Amino acid sequence: MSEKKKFYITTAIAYTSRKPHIGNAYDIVLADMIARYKKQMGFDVFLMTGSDEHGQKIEEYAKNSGISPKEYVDNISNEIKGVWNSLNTSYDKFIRTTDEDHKKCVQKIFKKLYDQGDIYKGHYEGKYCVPCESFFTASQLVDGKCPDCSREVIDSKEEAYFLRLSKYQDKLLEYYQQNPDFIKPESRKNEMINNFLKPGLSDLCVSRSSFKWGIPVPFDDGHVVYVWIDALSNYITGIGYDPDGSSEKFNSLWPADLHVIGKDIVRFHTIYWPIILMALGLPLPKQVLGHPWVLVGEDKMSKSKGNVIYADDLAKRFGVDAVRYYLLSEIPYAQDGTITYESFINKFNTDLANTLGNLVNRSVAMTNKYFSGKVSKGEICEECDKNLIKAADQCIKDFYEKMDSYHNADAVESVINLAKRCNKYIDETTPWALAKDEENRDRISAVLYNLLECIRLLGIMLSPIMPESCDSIRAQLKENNTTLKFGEVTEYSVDEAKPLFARIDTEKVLAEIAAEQEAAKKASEAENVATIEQITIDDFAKVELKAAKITACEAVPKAKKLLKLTLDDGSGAEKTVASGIAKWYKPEDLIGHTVILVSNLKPAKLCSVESQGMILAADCSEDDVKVLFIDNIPAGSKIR
RNA sequence: CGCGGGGUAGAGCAGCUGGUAGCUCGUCGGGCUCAUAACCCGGAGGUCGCAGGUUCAAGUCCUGUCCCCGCAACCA
Repeated sequence: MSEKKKFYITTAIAYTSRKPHIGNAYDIVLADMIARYKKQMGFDVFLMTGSDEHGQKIEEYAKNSGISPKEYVDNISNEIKGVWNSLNTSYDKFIRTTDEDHKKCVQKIFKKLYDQGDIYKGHYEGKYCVPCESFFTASQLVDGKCPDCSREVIDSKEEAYFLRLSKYQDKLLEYYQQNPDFIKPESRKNEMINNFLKPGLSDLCVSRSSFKWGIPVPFDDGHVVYVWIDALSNYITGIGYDPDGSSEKFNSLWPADLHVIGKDIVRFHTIYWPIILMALGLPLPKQVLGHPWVLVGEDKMSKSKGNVIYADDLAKRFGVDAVRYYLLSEIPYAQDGTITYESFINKFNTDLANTLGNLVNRSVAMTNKYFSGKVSKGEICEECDKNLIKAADQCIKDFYEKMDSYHNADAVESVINLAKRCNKYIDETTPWALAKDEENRDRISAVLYNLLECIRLLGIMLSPIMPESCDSIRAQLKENNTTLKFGEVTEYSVDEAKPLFARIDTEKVLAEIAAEQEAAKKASEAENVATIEQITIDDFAKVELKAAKITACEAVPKAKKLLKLTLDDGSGAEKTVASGIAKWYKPEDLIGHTVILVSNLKPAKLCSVESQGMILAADCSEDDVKVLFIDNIPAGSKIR
């Protein structure tokens, strides 16, 4: 019965190909923070997240793991939930695109759009690489060949369904203009307009027949709904949309107030999704926030680089709030942020333990020590009192402003600055010195009150970011008033002081982590060794190895890693081989040496060089490769 | 000329519409002892990649140039 204003917020649904890393988790943490903040602001918030579970990749992964796609996505989806839960995210619904009601609804949506002519059956025309089973557009081809395997492609047509985008293009542009805040940050909007809308939209292929793991097109066997309509629709199916009559919940929640997504999928959410909605006759979401990425050091996280950091691991080690704090304070609004264990610990120690935690601890401890926990509002008599209160007022103002525009890192910064200001205030007022004289009791009480009141405010402001720790602050203050204004509470009767964040021994913990990583790496290597397939002598016999002398060598233009070698393998004809060793060898280092050539390797084109074999080299360590020289062997000798 | 992002104190970064170069960490010195070896104060450290240009005035605008990093391509 509440008259509260609703706020419907969503995250991108996570793809269930593998366990989400901390970059994936940023999405939900950010959305959760916004949701909590909006709740504080009096909104009736509904936060939805979920998992995107269809597609070819999952079909393949499942097959490789020897389980059904459904089993596969059940596992990963649970894992995703586990990570989300470990981050204390307060989602109201977790939708899975394999949910029955979602699937049914997507089929209805597809049918409706088809019936009204927004989806039509056409042909997916393009270049097809048979071995790769993939379509490419002419522009994707490399020298007219498959960009993946460099083999010949054929002209091919495949039946498919298309969504008419062009029809809605002008309407969409108009929406952009009338809703200048639709896409955040601003720069992303310009990208969309310049790169996609202005050149003109071509119709979008919304079905596939090359794989099975998807929602079947209801009226055409052999086709499944491709990701766009399937995944994007979750935002409406999850709250009860139905073309034949939606639920009350849907009617009260839609349109979404905010879609929180990563910058890589801005296009889908600001072009395709609005057009789908327009075609369905539904209002468009009010805002789309495309946040940047979380990088590990300089790099994008990837399993093959072995630099993946998982949010739940971090939470287990350092606490949920530390992880949330890092993500929400360190990742900028519009630029990619970075995370390393070192920066994480550093941030934790300085901001959380030293500045905030210690402030709370010393203030509460003094209140107990000098006043058995009870202090009340007193005279504001000195300049430093006024300055402190001024700083608190200003901080609150900044906080609202920054949070309302989703500049959470800036908001956090200003809150931490207030904590620093409080620490300074303690030094300015030196309560321990005042305590030596009974006359000063009122003054110390006033000072401590000022501090506790500021701490109360800090706790309120930080609670969307660190809910647990802020509960602890509230408990220590024994005060639940959440009005964000200095002086609202007039007296305190605090509890025992309990440290909020235990300082981390950086060296020790980093060493621990390094050791664990080393162990994990060894374990996975051992696993690899164990799983390497044995081959027969006949298999080996298929490989023709020859000694070959390098007669010429040059760098391949435009290629960073490639050297073009010309070899004499004794056959009389020259052999050209491209090799990715430019990082370790200069052309002149190689000329004249004899190497081992795999001479019957099928030729391939690399950066427009026809490579007719490969030469053997050893991976000596992670970043060191050595070519095997066999200069004492005559060129042309067969090796076996 | 494939596209894009950068080069500002030891490290990581701010510096919007041009007007005395800042922040965090680190470092050096001092203070304090309520507190989590914490907190507070102060110092050192930058010719803002390089070269030109516009201007009374440029990290900030223009031109050229070098270098780094993503993407694309590629480790046969």
